[in-house]
Amino acid sequence: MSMPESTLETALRPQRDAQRTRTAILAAAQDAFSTRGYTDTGVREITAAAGVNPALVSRYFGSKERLYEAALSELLDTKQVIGLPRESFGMAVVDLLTDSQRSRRNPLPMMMLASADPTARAITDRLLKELFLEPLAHWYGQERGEGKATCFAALASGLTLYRELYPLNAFGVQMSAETRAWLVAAFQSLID
Amino acid sequence: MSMPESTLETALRPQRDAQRTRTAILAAAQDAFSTRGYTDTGVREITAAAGVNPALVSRYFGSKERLYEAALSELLDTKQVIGLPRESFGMAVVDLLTDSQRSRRNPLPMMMLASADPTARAITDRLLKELFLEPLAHWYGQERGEGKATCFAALASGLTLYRELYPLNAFGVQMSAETRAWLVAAFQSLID
DNA sequence: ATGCTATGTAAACCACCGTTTACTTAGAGG
DNA sequence: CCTCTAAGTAAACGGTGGTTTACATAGCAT
Repeated sequence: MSMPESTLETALRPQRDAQRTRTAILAAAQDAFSTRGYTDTGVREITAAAGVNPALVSRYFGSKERLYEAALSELLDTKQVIGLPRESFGMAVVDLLTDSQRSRRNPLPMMMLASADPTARAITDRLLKELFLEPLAHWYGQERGEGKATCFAALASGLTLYRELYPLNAFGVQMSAETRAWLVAAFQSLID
Repeated sequence: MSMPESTLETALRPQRDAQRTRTAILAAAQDAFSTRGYTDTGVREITAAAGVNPALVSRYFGSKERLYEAALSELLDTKQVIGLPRESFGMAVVDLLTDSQRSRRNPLPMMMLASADPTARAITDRLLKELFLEPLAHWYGQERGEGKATCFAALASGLTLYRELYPLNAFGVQMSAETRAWLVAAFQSLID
């Protein structure tokens, strides 16, 4: 964590580095879980993308479930939402959610694609509450913060679902001004 | 379809009835796919609930995927939404989506729990557009109907996701008046 | 240099699942 | 009554996937 990257050190890098291997597996898992989903991605695919042996998932994370837990934990973060200005909150949120750059390592598709598996869903449920809904509810304010955070999550999830997973035209790259305006107003009305 | 049910006919009913068996499998599949999801329910569970042999899924539906297609097709229906009064549309939709009676055989959880499987998602995508979004867009009106229908689906899916699959307090049985009001206003604003 | 330990690998294990095959049997038609 | 077809069943097949086990080796410490 204190080591900077450089081509010189890359050359001198030891072939065996537990931390680096663990990080590589975690990053590959985040990519795969966000795009193909928890159930549909096997540990063999993840470790192949990381360039290591499948058995290392058990060694470094204990199980595929715990790997999913670590992968989602690192991505679930309210800072991007909480840092937004309240007066133009709706627009900022829609901009954030429709930013085409942030398609990979996105916790929202990751969560929804994991909903089918019972144990992954239980993990998602716990982390979503602890790491996202509770901080967001506190940010909204002590008055009805929980309800507002839940409405936020519902609309954000629905938008992501039909934008990333079921690519619908109306939520695609050429979203109409009216559609965007409705989304902006809906998110903004959670503040006012 | 013209045969009424009676205890007398039940007694005289032949032990082998292809139509009845097919219907029993379909009903069991709708129950299971709506609650546990496409990936997590095996054909053995479905046929066990229907009281028949697993091989009959292949006989009557061709494959598990086609069974899913038949199960979802029968449930996807815009009539419940399209029949609603436009002036109180928001309230009627929220009442419909938060009706605790309609938990089983619900196409929305069924769709979301199937999103993880690639082929099931492709089927869902097609049926959603053909049987729901296009009729709903037409009902909304030729002006921006597609965008409105997509927003409707997004909010309805988000609400169902955090009400049925991840039971969150704010969307549960004791939903606050403010939360409900926000949902009602959001749905209603798609009409006005 | 030489053990020793952490790191990594290959291969097997074991359970599950969708589907197919071979076989049995109920029940209508002659 | 007999036969033939549709309906149903039992069991196996082939593939997959997470995990474990046994083994190899890189790299640090002595």
